[in-house]
Amino acid sequence: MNLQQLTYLVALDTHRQFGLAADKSCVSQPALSVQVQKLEEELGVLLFDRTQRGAEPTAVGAKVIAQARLVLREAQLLRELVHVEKGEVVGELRLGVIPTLAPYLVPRFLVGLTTAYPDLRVRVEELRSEEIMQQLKEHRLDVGLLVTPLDDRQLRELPLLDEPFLVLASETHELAAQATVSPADLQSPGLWLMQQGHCFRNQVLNLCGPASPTGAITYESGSIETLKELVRRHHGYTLVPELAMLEEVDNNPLIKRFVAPAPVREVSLVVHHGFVRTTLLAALRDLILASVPARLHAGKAGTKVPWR
Amino acid sequence: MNLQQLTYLVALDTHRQFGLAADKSCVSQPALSVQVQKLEEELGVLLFDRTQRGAEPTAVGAKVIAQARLVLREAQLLRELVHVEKGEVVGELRLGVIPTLAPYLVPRFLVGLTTAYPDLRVRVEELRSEEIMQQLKEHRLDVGLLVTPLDDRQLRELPLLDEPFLVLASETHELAAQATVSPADLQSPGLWLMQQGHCFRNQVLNLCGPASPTGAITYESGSIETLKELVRRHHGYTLVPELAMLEEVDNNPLIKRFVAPAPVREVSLVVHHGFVRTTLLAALRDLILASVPARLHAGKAGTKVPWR
DNA sequence: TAAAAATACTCCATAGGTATTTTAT
DNA sequence: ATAAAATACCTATGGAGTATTTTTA
Repeated sequence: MNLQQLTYLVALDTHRQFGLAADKSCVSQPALSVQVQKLEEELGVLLFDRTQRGAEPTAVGAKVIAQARLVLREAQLLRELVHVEKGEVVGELRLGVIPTLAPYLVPRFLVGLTTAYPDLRVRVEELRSEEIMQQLKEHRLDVGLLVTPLDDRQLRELPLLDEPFLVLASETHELAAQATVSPADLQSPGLWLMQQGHCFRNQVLNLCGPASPTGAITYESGSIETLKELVRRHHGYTLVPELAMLEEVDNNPLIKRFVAPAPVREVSLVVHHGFVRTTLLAALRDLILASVPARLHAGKAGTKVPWR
Repeated sequence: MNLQQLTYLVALDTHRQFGLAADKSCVSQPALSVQVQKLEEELGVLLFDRTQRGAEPTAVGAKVIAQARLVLREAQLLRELVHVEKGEVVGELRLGVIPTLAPYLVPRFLVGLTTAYPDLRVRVEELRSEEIMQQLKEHRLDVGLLVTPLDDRQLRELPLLDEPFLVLASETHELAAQATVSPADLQSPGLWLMQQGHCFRNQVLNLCGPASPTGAITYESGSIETLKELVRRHHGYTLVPELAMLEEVDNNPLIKRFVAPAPVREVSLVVHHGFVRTTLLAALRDLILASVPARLHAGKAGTKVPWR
């Protein structure tokens, strides 16, 4: 048994086909076949059932694969440990960001990150909160950037921002006349909402209070940008996070702040407890904090809105 | 990096000398030296400081070694997992037994164990409770056989026996006249004790109650056998666990049972939570239970005496 | 017949052995 | 001078490649 065989084993489990798994592992199909066979012979059990469609793990195989993933994870941690000790930031960073945050925050720090660490390969994925949490636990993501608190013992949160909610009203809407808004105003008809499944939608509903928003909701959007366009081109109003309006917030009279204490969403970096690349995590935190106005930094003021 | 290099790394950390570590690893000294060098080169850090006395891990080296042990442990668990799935009981079993239990219990089941599983190499070590607990956590032992409860979240206990305490009195001692004894009788002078550090000593003291035993204690023994000889050849009396007197208990009038509920010590098999060889553990339990009279099996009667 | 896995073979990287040198006390 | 580690060099194992055969739907 060696680590190479275990990586082949895991690759085969992932791709369920010898040829494909070999391709992804950058070796020939016979090379992978032979090593899997050798491992099966050494362990004395059949790990995969071979069919014409490809390979299917046996019952024992599935357990062995799961354990092999643990071995490889510990081995990877060893390598990362050395990088951390050497103060290096290299390798790959898989970052998951929620869709209501990604377009406004990621462009602010991504170039800075790759400039600071040219040997770091960064892969950003837009995913919803639940998916990010799941993939962090499965170690398919390294870091999540999402709204907290998550109340999950397996995950560690690093609060970064307390981002205020703002109201964006259309010129014709009754809220356009107000200088500020309060949660009670959200009973006003014409509120555009995000689609189900986005934490931002839940937060808006929580902010509205127990009564569901009044008025005929005819369209639920998949992005904040669509919400903004809806309000501009049609009637009604919507809630947006401040980062989505950062350039306009102080000179567009249709953007309303909430009266203090303003409702905010807590934005955090989230990692699995096994994450050891502390230098990278601290750098990421500092870059993000430096990329936004200090008034958004966590712990200033405001009322955190839960997202569930 | 490969598993072989990691085993060399760990061996070198254990023996702190290239030549010795190589011997223990059954390879030549250059073979081990070269592999450790290669690993250092691949990781890009010095793992050991070489001196004339041998090798000393660097700060980074110590962390890498600790992580290497984790990798190797997971790899070992993979192998054991396969054995478990195949229903095999092979490999090595490292069993730690406390000195007040070992001579009376181990001979009762050891031959049965090796007969039942000829491919199992059994290594029994006599150690005190604290050492067994420590080594179980360090994975230097697989199974402990000792007195419980341990109150340790990291360890799993499998209670086997509730072993009564007995009093062995010398012919000349006042207790020789009694048919049974009670804890209050332990205020009687002339009580021989085990040395400090043995859980049996603590249990006897706990049984005596808050008052320390009266009389001049002139000698503390390192074994139950010595206590028995002391009582036979000199005056005084002592407490012994029933297994130490199993053949005599019913026909030697100098052996006294306690009045019900008799004080007992709970004897358990103890493993680390990561222990997966359930077949072996169950077999061990059954062999031990079958090797002693059923009246000693756990859960019958008696009052458990804490050992701390 | 076609797609996927296994086999045959060749090559080369490398782990490990022995003999020897270097190093530090 | 001595003990320990490093180096040099050789051998053999075995991992990986290409070409080919086997297998089964």
